[in-house]
Amino acid sequence: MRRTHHCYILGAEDTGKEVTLMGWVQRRRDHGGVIFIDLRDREGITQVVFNPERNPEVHAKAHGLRGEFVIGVRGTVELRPEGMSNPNLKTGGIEVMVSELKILNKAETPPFMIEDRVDVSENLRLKYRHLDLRRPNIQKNIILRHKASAAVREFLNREGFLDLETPFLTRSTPEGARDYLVPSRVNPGNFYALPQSPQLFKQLFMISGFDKYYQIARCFRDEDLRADRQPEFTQIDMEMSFVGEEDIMGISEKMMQYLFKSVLDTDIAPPFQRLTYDEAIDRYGLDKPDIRFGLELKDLSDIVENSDFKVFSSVVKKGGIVKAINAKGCIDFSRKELDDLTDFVAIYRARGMAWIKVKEDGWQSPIAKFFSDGEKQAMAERLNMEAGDLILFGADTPKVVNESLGNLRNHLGKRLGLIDESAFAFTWVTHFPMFDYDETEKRYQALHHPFTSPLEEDFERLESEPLAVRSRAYDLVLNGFELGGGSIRVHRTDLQRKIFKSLGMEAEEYEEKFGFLLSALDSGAPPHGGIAFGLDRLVMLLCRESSIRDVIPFPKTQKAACLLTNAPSEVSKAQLIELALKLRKIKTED
RNA sequence: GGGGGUGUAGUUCAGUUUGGUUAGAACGCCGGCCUGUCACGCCGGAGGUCGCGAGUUCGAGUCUCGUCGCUCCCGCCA
Repeated sequence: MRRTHHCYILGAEDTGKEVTLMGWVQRRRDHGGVIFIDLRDREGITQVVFNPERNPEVHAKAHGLRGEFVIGVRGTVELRPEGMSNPNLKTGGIEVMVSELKILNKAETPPFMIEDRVDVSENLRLKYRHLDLRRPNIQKNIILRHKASAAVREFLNREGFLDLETPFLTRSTPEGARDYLVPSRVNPGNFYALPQSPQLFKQLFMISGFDKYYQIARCFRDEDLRADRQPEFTQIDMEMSFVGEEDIMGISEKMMQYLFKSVLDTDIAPPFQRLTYDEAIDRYGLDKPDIRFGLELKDLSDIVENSDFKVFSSVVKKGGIVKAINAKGCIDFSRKELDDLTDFVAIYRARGMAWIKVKEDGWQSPIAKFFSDGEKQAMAERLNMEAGDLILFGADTPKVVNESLGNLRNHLGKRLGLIDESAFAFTWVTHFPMFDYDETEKRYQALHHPFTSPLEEDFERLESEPLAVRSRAYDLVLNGFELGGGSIRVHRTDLQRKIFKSLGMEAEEYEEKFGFLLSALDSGAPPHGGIAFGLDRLVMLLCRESSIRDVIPFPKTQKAACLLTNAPSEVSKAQLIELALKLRKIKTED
C-alpha cells in the first residue's frame, strides 16, 4: 500500500478516483452500521467511510479503530449524498469509500485531545510535545516558521549574501550575558563557551573579504527566561562590507517586506518610521516603543521646577524629571483602579503616582492646590487637557519615570483597547548611547556591544564624557518588541583599543581576550556593519502568539528545562572524571 | 535573588470563604444500541496519593508551617 494523496487536497473533481490516504484517526463516528473516520495528516482532514453493505470485512475491522491509530486506506473518492456535505471542511463535499484498511500502528489514548480547541496546561503539552505538535494550530505555527526562514534565505541568496557557518564551540568572552560553558576533555580544566551570537566570526568574514554574510544561527545565553526569551534562540544574522546605516536598514526593510508578503501575503510599506533613541525615550519612555497608539509622555519638568509641590520641584532640582500621560476620557477611573495603576508603576520602582481628573469646572486632584494658575495653564496646554481626561504623573530619576510611565502607557493601551491588533507597526530606533553605567560593578558598559562604532562627531568625548557618546547602533522594533538590532562596527585598531579602555579594560586584558580581533583589524579590515533579528520573536508576531514557546518546536520551561527529555540531568561519575570535573555539594538550609 | 498567579478524575474546572455523610460536572475513556454522521445520538460503567511533607483537630481538599512543579513580571538578558 502506497500513499497517493495527502488529506485535504481531494475535491469534487477527484470523484471516481481510486486513492490511498495515510494518517491518524482524528475522530470515529460509529453508527452501528456505517462508520465515519476523520483521517488527519499535516495538510488537514478527509472523511473516510466504512459501509457494511459495500464491504463487510473491512467494516468489521474498522470497529477496532481508536483515536490516533495510524492507518492507511484505499478507496474511491465519492461525492457525498445530497445535503450531507460539510461546509466547514474544504474536503466536506467528498468522502473516500474504503475498500481496504491497513492498521499501520495502534496508539494509547493520548493524555489530551489532538484538537485546537482543547484547553490543556502547558506543562502537559510540553511533556507530550510530540502529541501537542500534532495539533493543527501549533503545526501551522511551526510550518509558518519554516516559510519565514525559507523566505529569508530566498531573499538573501538573491541579494548576494553567502550562508556561512560559524563554530558553536568557541571562546568565553568577558562582556555580555552569562555564557553556557562546555568542558574540554582534551584540555582538562579548560572550557569552551557556546556563542551568544556569531558576532566576531561574522566580522572576521568581512575582514576575509566575503562581503555579504548571513546565517540563521542558534545563539545561547544563560540568563533567566521570559515569554519572549529562551536560553537558546535563533537569529537571522547578517553582516555587510563597505556599508553605512542606510544600507543595512534598507536591506532589512526589503527583507521584511519580502518576508511578510511571502508568509502572510501582507504588504508592509518601507521605509519604516525612524526615531532617535532620545526621541523614543522622550515620547514613549522605552527604547522599543509600541507606536500603534498615542498616549505619549510629556515632560513637565520645566513647568513644575519652581512649583509649591515639593515632591515635583525637589525631584527636578535633584536632576530628576516629571512626566505625565493624558489618558483621554478616563475620568471615571475609580479609586481602586487608580490604586491598581499605582501598584503597576511600583513594579518599576516608582514610589507613587499623582493624578488629576479634569472636570468642566476645574481639577479634581490631591495635588491641584499646590500649583499656580500659570503652572496649571502651562500643564493644561502641554497635555492638551480637556474635560473628562485623567492625567497620570511620574516624578523620579529619568530612568524610573521613563520605564514606569513607558510600561504604564503600554498597559493602558491594551486596557483601553487603543491597539489595532491587526497592525504591524515597525519603527527604527537609532543613535543609541554608546555606554551606560553599571552601578553594581561601578564601570561603563557597552549598551550594544564593544565592537560598535561611535558616531564620528562624538569620538573626542570617548574619554572625557563617555555617557554622552552616541553609537552607530540601530534597533528594529515591531509592535513594541525588539525584533533585532545591529550597528556599524569599529574597523580601526586604535579606535577599538580606545573603546576597550573606556570599558575599564587594561591593555593586557584586551590583548589577551581580543588580540585576535585587533590583529585582524590591523590586517586590512573594510568598513562593515550588520544586524541580527530574533527569528523566534518575529515568528511569534507573525503567528500572533504571545509566547515564543508556541513557535519553537521543543521549547524550554521557565526553569530552562525540557519536560520531554528531562534535560538538564545529572551525569555519571565516569563522565565527570573524564572531564576532570568535581561537583561541589550545594548546601541546603535546614 | 525578589514579587504575583496557579496546582482537585486522563483533561478542563467547581468545591476551600464558614473544617463534618460516600469529593462533583463536562469532555475524554470502556461496554451496549444505532446505516449519513462530522464536537453524531441514546443507555450503562470504570476512573481520585485533592502537587508533596509535617502540624492543629474527634475529624483537613478546606486551617497553619514547610517544600516542589508550572507560569507572568522585576532584577538579569554586551
